[in-house]
Amino acid sequence: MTLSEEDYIKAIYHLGKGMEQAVSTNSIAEQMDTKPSSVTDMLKKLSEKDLVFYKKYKGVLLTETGRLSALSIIRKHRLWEVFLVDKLDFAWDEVHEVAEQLEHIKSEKLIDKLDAYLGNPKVDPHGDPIPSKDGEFKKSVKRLVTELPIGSQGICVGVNDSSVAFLKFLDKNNISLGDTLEILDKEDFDGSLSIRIKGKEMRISEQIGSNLFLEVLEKD
Amino acid sequence: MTLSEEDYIKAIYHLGKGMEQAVSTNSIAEQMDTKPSSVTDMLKKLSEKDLVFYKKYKGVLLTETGRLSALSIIRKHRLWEVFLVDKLDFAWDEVHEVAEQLEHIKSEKLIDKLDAYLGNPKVDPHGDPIPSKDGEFKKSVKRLVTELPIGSQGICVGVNDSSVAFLKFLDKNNISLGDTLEILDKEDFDGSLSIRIKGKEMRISEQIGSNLFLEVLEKD
DNA sequence: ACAAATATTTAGTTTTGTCTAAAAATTTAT
DNA sequence: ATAAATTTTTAGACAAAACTAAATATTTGT
Repeated sequence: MTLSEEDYIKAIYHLGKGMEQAVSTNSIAEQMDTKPSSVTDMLKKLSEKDLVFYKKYKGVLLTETGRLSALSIIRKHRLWEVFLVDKLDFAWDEVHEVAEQLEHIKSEKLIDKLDAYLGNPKVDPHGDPIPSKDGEFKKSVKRLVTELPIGSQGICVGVNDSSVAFLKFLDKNNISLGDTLEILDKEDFDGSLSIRIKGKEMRISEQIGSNLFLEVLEKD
Repeated sequence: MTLSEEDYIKAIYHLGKGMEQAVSTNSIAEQMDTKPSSVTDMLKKLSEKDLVFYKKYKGVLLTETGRLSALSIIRKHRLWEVFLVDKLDFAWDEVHEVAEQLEHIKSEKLIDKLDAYLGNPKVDPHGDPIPSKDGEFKKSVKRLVTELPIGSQGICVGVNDSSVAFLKFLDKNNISLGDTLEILDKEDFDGSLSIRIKGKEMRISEQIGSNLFLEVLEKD
């Protein structure tokens, strides 16, 4: 697959939320910042290669081959994101552009070794799941820390209350979006929570927990 | 610069040994496995962009801008090679193809951080020097271990005597091409050498040392 | 149901990087 | 010094991936 074909397949995957919905020419054009006529041309080409089902005027769907290709690209993208954040110390919101380039590198051995080197991570720094080599993955959902059971583990992805006081608290305790957080215990008495973040254990109040969003894998 | 332009600049740099010699159209075509007519087209384009001096029928030379571009690409290529060998455990002879792809990734921040993460290496796993950010580097030369003074450090790049016995010795002592070797001491009495390799100190006979080639940076 | 609005495709160009075949310049050999 | 051999360039084409403008389908609103 060419670089451009890979970008189209990825866009179709994201717009169609996997393979659920047919995707319109215009939506692809908008997503990829290109013209609908260019999209039509490419859809014909992808259809030739059996990566998509394409019916004129009726939108496009990935074939199984196309779906697996998309997942392979997404896998690479997200593994590289983990590398950039965990190893090279990028911030979680700086990695996308570089990962967009790295995802196109072609070497199965490279990805296998990278995966192992990173400790076979299951989610990227945005909390999104990393498909396995054969295209399997769990969906992820966004939940407040307080809504989750003991033992849950997820990635900090957002705040409910962006007051200066709350953001200062996070900063002071060295908590950043993109960090992995595990819920160790809950105190019935006051609803306070014992957590592990960046390897360090600490206790947070219910109020803090109800303002912090975690992206967690759905237990299917 | 496009991917293709980068490949041409790199080829011209290698064929011209830096900026010493003018490079012929045919030699570029041969090196890049393409046709001379294609090369002529590209040379015009690179000349337009002031990356090369090009005189019809007279060959081509890099400009200073072109030279710095070439060194930037070579820097990226060699840093990625170090990453693949040191961190992902590739063998030194498996890395070239992947590094050819990775060298085209565009992100200054990525390369700066990768360089720091790898410990600012000065040579790649083939013993070739890694240019600094501003394009400076020392030349490297191939020498037998026994020809080098105490304190020398280099990369194992070849053997003089490829007898089964010698190769078995290397294997048994866990010495591979691509490893960094440092000469700690020399024994006047029997010419034996004390070395450090893969962090481990050991002693080798003069015979072993005179069969093992190291690539070392020229001191000047 | 039909006209208007919107979405999609077709047709014809453009750019980038390649190619082949032929022409022109340079180098080599006698 | 000049013919032959070699190298290099030019001219014209092609494929990929994009674009514009025009044509055609589909959907929407009354």
